[in-house]
Amino acid sequence: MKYHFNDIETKWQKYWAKNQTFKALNPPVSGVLKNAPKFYVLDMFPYPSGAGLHVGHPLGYIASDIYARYKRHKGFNVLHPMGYDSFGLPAEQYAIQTGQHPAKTTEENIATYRRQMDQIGFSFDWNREVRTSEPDYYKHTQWIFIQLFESYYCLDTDKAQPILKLINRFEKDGNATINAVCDEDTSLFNAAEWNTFSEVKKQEILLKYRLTYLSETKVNWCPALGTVLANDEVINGISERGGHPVEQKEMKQWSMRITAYTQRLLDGLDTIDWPQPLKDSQINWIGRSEGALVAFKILNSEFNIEVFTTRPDTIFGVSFMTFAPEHELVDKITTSDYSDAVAAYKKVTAKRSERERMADVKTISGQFTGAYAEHPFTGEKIPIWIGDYVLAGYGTGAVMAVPCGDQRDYDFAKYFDIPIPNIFKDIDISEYACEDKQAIITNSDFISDMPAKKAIKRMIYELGQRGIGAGKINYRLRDAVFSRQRYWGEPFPVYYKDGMPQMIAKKHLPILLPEVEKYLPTEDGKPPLGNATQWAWDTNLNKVVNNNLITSNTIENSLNANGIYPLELNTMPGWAGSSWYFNRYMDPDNTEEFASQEALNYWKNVDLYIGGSEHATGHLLYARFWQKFLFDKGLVSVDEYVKKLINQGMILGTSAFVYRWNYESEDPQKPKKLIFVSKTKMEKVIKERKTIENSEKGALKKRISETGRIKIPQAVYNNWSNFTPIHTDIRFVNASNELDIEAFKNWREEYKEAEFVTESDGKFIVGREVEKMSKSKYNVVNPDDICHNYGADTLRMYEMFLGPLEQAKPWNTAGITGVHSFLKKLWRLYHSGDQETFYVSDQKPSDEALKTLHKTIKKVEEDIVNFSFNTSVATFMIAVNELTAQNCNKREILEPLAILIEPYAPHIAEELWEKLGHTDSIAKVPFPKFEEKYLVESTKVYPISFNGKMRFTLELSLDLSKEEIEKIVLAHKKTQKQLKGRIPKKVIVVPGKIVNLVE
RNA sequence: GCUCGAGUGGCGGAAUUGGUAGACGCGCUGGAUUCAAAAUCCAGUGGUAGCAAUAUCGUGUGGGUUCGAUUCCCACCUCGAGUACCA
Repeated sequence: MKYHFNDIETKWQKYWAKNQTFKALNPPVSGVLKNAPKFYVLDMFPYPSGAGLHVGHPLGYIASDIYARYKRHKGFNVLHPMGYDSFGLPAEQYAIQTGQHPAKTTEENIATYRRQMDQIGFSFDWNREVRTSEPDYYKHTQWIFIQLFESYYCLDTDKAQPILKLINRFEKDGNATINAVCDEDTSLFNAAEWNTFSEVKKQEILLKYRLTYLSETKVNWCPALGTVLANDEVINGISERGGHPVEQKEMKQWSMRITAYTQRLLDGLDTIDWPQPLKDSQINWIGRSEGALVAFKILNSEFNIEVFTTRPDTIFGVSFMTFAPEHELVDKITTSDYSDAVAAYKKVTAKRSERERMADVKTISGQFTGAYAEHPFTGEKIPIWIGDYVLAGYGTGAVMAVPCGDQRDYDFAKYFDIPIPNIFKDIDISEYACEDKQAIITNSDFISDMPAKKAIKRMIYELGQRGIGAGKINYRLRDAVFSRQRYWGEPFPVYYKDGMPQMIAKKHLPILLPEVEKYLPTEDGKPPLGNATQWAWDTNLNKVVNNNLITSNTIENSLNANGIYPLELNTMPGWAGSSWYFNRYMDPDNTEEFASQEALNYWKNVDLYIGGSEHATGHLLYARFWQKFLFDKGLVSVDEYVKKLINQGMILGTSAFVYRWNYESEDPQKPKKLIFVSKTKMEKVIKERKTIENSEKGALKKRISETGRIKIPQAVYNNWSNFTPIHTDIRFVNASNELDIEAFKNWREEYKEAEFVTESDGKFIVGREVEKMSKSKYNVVNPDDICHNYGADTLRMYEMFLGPLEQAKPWNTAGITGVHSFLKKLWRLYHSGDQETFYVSDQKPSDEALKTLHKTIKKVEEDIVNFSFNTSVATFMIAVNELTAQNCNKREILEPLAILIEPYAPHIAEELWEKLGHTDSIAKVPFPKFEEKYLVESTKVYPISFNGKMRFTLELSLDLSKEEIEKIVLAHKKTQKQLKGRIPKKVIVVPGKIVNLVE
């Protein structure tokens, strides 16, 4: 019987589904797993896009599946779930274009994903599937949102506390003595004042403390997508999805007070086993810096300006101050002489987009305001400038400029001819500022002659003493915007009364996403939910009712006689559902709570999480934040949700290009013909062009016509423009980079009439380049064909064999036959010589075979533990090669071998296991035990080296002493030959390792 | 600019408490089988010189430590990822 992988794989996939082989118990109350330790292996759940899975997706899933299957063999109760992050932009964009409801496309896409995952043979417990867009799921997302709303961050206990506690304190003491995280503009009040405040005023104040709050904030607005984006969704000033420009805009938005957790998010990193680069990028993103706040008095005004500095020790080097142009004090302090110039400068910088400012860091610009501040120690007059190198959003939006100690201040001072006083001992600052903290401070009153570290300490103390400043830790991390002006997301469980947000009680959740006519913003610019007619909250009936029942549509209106109020029109961002899904898998069918305490206490956290590093400053940070919040509330039992994280590298695609000729038309009236040129031809043409450009025009024409096959319109001779590479679908390209021209023509309407310049043999050759695998680059390879042609087991092993898991690598099917024939060889090992009949002997295996087996057990187990899956595939190949050479067909060897290979190639393993006479699945059979005794050797093949270079080998007994080895080696005739009569200076013998003779 | 990671045959890659560089696979060459092909099997395969035994060079570059360095240290070059006027 031959290896019919398709039949075998379908058979076992059905078996696993039918027998619930991978169902995880919560916790197991009986059976072999009764006292088994738990192990939670998680993959980052995918967004189900319309393109389906490509070969890059399963890489991480295969790795985690191997690990999960291995842990089952090791006797763990394994939780290995999968689900879908099913709210998101692409389904909605598709809905806008086609009118198709996003729920429907999402459903279809999920079906495709599921089919593809099933065919790869993952050991997921599908009973626990979650979908973030299902009401049963987002009901709990809404509930968690409410919990955040009902909490504030207490700095005394260093955790989230119920907002009711805060209200109690306000009633008793006001807010002056309260140590809590709040908005910076929160004003002080006492208890008496609080009690006289109106309900609306009280709510306004509480919003400044809540962990999720509504505020007018500067947001990243993306006009093309019609929505705001979080900082991590904006890359270099353009949107991560779609690559559209993003601008800054003031909008009333929900935000998450993640900044309350900055220090804990940093500290937590020390307790988890995550890749260092990923930790680094979180540390970087949080951007903690230690320094001081210093207040400067602004002369001839009532204002003080606080600045943040990491180098308070350089304060005696201050020769000017710079404000961000947008700083609110700028207009108030600018003198009349300078108001026109300042206004003009502000106008110029406002026009420059964030992106331009970033792209152009070299140009120095700024404007003097005419105002001066007073130096807090010397009393000197310090000119106040504005400049766009100072960012409004960081620190206080203003800096004390120390040109001798900061290169940017230095450049600014040089450019505008501002004095650069030197406060560093024996340091030349004629060329560059000195940013070295080792430099000794001088000309600085009480901190002169101190090194920076000491001077900083002293300065902070002095600032405190004089009441003009204090030590301060500043973070780059901003609160996260939580509103999206989109349809396909979780609705907020929020309605507005008197303009203030009100939470809807838990028992009325979920608030279902309403139906809308169209998925675009309304004509008056409201988010898509503004199109819904059933979108008002009736506080009497406690249900969603028709909008026209609202007495007034404006959320500011305070007269709502009938108790019907408008509901929130924004929806939650993509990261809402993904910030807690790992907890839901623990108890996915719970209708009352997001998960039971029992389940949460049993599974606790993820033991192994595998996913891409692109989520470093998004999902992986937000989820840690929510987990810490839930932990504070006593809702989960651990405050870090992932113990160990592995980033799998991206699988890259090899894109194919055709080259479009950009020639100049002779007659601009006539439409230009589309001409594509084959790669080598194009290269030839470019070369030709260079030659031709150097010759006369007449000669040029002649040369071209001689070149022959390039059929070009006459006009082209006049202008040899460039070629534009255009992606072509790799499905139209064969292994020798030859394009199927007909298929390409039929691909797009505009290509139908195109002309193709081929090679002399009539072939059209495409260019190749390695890029990220993506639908838009048409370089996607999907796993279906591979499963069909070679089988899932081959796909699984091949993806692992490609290279180290964490490394990015281009997809290339060249080597797949090697892995496939390995599986065929493995199959043959269990069958008799004619390859037809299953044939395994119960006789004792040879020592050699036992050695091969145990060597393999040892290496494979080490490899799995180290996530070095590529080397274990090699180990399996060696084992099978050796056993084949030994003609080994002994049960005592082949049974454990099947178990060893099961995590990698589960289908063939199950089939062989069944043929070996077992009636149960192989999935939970104990992992073979490694025994050292089979590997014990009596001799060693010693490398004999001379001056460190190996010249020959010599097999010697391991019992020999150093001296005996030395004697034997020296006496050997090959040694004599090498030495040619010379006497070695030194002989180094490392028993069991090496012999080295030094001449 | 800063942070992190990586440079090894024709290709993917293996080897680190410093100890035979190139495991395993692909590709390539030759052979067996076959009417032929596919599949399969056997042998060879880092460069250079040589029929060969063998010699010699060889892990991005230059230096260092060592009996011995792909592995450790210093400097540099190249590529990739992240981040970017963060005071």
